[in-house]
Amino acid sequence: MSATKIIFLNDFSLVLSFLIRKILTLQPEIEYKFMVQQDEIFKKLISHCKEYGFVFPSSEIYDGLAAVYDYGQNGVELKNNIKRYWWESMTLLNENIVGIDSAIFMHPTIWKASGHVDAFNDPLIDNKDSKKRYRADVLIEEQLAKIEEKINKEIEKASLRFGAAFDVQQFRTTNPRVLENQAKYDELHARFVKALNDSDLEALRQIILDSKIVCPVSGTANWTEVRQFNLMFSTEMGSTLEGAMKVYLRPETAQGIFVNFLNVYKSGRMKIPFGIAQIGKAFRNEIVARQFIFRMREFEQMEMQFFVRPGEELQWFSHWKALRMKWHKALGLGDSKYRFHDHDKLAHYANAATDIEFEMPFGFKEVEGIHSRTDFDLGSHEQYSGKKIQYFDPELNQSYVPYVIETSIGVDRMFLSVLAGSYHEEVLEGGDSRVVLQLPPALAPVKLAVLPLVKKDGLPEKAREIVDTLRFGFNCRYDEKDSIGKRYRRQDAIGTPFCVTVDHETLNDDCVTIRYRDTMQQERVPVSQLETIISDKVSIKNLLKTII
RNA sequence: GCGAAAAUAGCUCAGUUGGUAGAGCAUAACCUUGCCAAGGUUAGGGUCGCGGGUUCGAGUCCCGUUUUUCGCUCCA
Repeated sequence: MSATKIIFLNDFSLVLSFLIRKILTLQPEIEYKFMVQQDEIFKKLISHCKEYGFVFPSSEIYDGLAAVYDYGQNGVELKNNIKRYWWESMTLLNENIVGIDSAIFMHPTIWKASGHVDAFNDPLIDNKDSKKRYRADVLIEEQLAKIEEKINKEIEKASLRFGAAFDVQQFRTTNPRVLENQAKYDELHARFVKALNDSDLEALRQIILDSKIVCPVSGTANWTEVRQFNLMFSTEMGSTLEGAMKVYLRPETAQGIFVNFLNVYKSGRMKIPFGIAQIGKAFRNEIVARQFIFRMREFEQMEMQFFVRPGEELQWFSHWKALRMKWHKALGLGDSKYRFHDHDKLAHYANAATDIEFEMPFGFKEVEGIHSRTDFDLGSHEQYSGKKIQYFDPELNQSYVPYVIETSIGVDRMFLSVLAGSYHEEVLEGGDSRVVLQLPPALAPVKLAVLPLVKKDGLPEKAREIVDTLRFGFNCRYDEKDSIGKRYRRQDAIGTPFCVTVDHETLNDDCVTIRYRDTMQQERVPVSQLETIISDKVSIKNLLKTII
């Protein structure tokens, strides 16, 4: 005791600094552990997806294809259910929303009008020393901004010196330092614009070298060539080489809706406000595609474009923002797992934008985007196509280009969020553990499994009989292999909400044991009631009723 | 695309200074038990990611390549 005291007194500062260090490092340590644990769960989830037929890496026997995945026997059911839940929430619950299914190939000019040809073409350059990559055009823009800043500083200094008598215009045209910088700026700017217009990558690189632009990290000008990264996939349409036309695989489904606006409006006798919904594949040549099915090169979108009167768009934006969140939360994965992320920096076409984010194992990530796209898209197509794309509003007695509210979900991200939110490892009484997918019953790939308690005495036949009466309504599984407990766990692993067990008594009283996935509780019910009990819980219709 | 690490059965992993590939789980069949996985017997499944090289001999050493993971870079 006294020895401790002496040490404490002698090395007080040492102990104090030790304590401070301990406190400082404690927080990151916890966070780190949390991240490792989350990381583990994500890995387990990916393994689980493969092991139980949800998601497989594409072309696996040929070593795989980066960032492309296939959906397996259970995955496709879950995915289809997600799509159905969305489709019906749009087309059944809203009499002013209709669906379409547009082609993946579209006229190339569409992507000029949408801005994708420009926005998806980034000239990139790497610094060989720091191994950092930059957008070449951004580097040059920054350099231009620097020169501009120099000029402004000169002007500021001079204005302080001369006071009220200061003439900016005169100063600009006479001061030698300003003139020199202005000349530099003009020359650089002209070369930059020309290089961009000509898509001259070598010229862009030369500008960077001539301007002595250095990497902010390494401070060197040891640059690679400028390379073009086209984020859109392209292919040739037309069977002969000469007659072929370069077409893109759509990078979003939205344009298929915009270019069909007139068709749907006229043929469907639609009245504003109205919406067009679409589910379909889209393709992006991501530079870095990672995180399992979160960012894939080929992915599926569920988009709805809602056309409104100009000036009313922000009202509708709030309307859809609230409604979309309700749709997500109705699945019951936990309200705290969702949040909005409002955009401060808006895309060139938008005047309001928000994301619905879900708490994935690797953090809160965007699942759905809701954007007020103004009249940018329809207006742009009007310009490029030369066709009048307007709506005649009988109430206002005038024509206008409608404004658009877009809701856009990545199906694969939604799929991942549902799986991540459903995946649980539970420790049971007695130390046993189980892995259970607590999928919303309406989305579960298999709705019920019918299990004979033993593989004899006519129980399998009775179980098959029950499957035969229920298979038209629900996806049923029959399983007689292994112990009953093991079969329950197998169903837990794929998220089957109900297991129905046939025992010897069933043959006499026509009752079965129904076992609930989440509580593992059992109940004895007549076979005749099964259909009602199950359909009540697994029907998408009932889920839809909770969001209107 | 850059840097680092990894790749052996469906999954998780062993595999000795280089000497002809194993286990557990999973899968299938049969027997047994029968309400919350892991009883018995048996079977199928791997040219050790791929291609070269060194060696009498390579899962093991060297080079290249592909894929994956992590960190950058990009992201409507």
